[in-house]
Amino acid sequence: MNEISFNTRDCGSCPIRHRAVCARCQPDELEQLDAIKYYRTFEAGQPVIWSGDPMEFVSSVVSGIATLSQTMEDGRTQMVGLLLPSDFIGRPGRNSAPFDVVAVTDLTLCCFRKKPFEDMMEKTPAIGTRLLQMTLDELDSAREWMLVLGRKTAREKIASLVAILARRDASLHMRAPCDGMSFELPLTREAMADYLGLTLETVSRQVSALKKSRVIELQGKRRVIIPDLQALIAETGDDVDGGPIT
Amino acid sequence: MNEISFNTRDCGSCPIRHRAVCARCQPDELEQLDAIKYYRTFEAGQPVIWSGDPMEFVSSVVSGIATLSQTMEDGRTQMVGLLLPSDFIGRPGRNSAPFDVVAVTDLTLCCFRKKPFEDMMEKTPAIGTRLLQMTLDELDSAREWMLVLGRKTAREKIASLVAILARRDASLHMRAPCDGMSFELPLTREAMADYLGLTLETVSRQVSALKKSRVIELQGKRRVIIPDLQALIAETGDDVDGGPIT
DNA sequence: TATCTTGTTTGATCCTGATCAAAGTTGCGC
DNA sequence: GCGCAACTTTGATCAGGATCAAACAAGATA
Repeated sequence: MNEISFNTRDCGSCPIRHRAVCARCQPDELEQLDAIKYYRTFEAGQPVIWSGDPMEFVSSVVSGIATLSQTMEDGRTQMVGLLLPSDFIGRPGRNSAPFDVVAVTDLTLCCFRKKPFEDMMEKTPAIGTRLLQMTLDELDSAREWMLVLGRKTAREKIASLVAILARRDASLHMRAPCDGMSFELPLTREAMADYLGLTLETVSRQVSALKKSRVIELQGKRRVIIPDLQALIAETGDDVDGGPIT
Repeated sequence: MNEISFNTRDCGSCPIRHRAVCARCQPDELEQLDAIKYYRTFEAGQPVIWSGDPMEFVSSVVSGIATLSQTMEDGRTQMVGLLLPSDFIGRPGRNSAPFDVVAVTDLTLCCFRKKPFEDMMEKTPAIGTRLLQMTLDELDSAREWMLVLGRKTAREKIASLVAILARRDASLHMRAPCDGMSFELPLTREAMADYLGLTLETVSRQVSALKKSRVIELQGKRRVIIPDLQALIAETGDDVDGGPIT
């Protein structure tokens, strides 16, 4: 397990980034911090929390991947969030979970009891500022995702998802996505379908179609190679120059 | 025009709610606040800002309705936000607009120049806290919207939109939605289509279908009457007890 | 009143992605 | 190795919503 502490230089996964806390906090605040945080691990497939459950902690993903999703009474489900390391779960001021959280790979969370976390936020404005930035980023990506769900074709949806995962994977390794890059799909076909508002059969067909068109290559079922990034982006239907805006 | 000031009791539309500011700010901060804020008005249909444009202000809706949307190169557009009075536009720390903002009715914004606003946020943590709450609320509703876009049928989408608008309209009048309530649809059929990821023809057909099933009544094209709220909610496909969670 | 514009409804047809069904793959425990 | 479970692919058919087209309604303008 990835042992992480606020006192070390390389804390990259907590809502409170090392810089934000250590540059401003008093030492006793850091001690208090250690007292109220703890780790929880989950196996792939395990639920972290169900929608409606009381939520007595907030947390951030240390390692692994979790999904945020909603399920209708008849079983239709829509993923509404993909939580990668450093993403935040929970919400100060809220007592129950609004969505289901499920571990899709083995997962480690760094948790904070809610009340002390809120107290700490009050004392350390930098935490709130950081949390605001993260939430605004999530809101922006949720809104881009809405375009995918509402207006893109199945093929464009798959290309968009591959492009998003490629970007995330690249940034995890601190570099830009590039031609020839490869990465592991962290999601099953069914999870991809839940992400994109499709059925798993359609996902499978469109993945095959993109492979046939040489937009992507596959090693096994899960490893994707992107021979030509521009070609992939063209398939997403997005503006070619649609880079992230400051 | 709805003249509003931070010094009055009934400021309900600024990112900084009366309570949050007046309980904590020093008088000189309030004066500075007045110095950096100004109003802008737009006519129905006018653009407020285009995606990618430099954005030198943040603002909140005083009166009227605006939409946040994304358009693909071939013209497909998806609404990603519906901005009603008291909603916030813009983002501290960002220099250009990520989405198009368009006035759908006559619109008044209360604007703040970005730099002074950010300075003020730094000095007045309550503003950041308030903004965080608002952003988290928006993120939650964006995620519920994603379920609508990804998994609901056209009929369920229309019912969901009507239910959402009914809720918003009711809360504007400080009361709960109830049987027999009526309100004006603020959106054209085309805007409803852009909201829901449908075509305007499908919207028209499904509105007619809901009317025929007596789930809604119409006075003219725009005024909706909800004879039986439970029946409407049943048509959305949502859990009947799916009220907002604390 | 006649005309134009904008928004809406309705109809006919088509096509994308869903559904139902079956077979193929891969990994794992024994 | 074999059998089993989970995941994936592929095929055939269906249906919901898109598309194309035309008519309708209501306000604004002259």
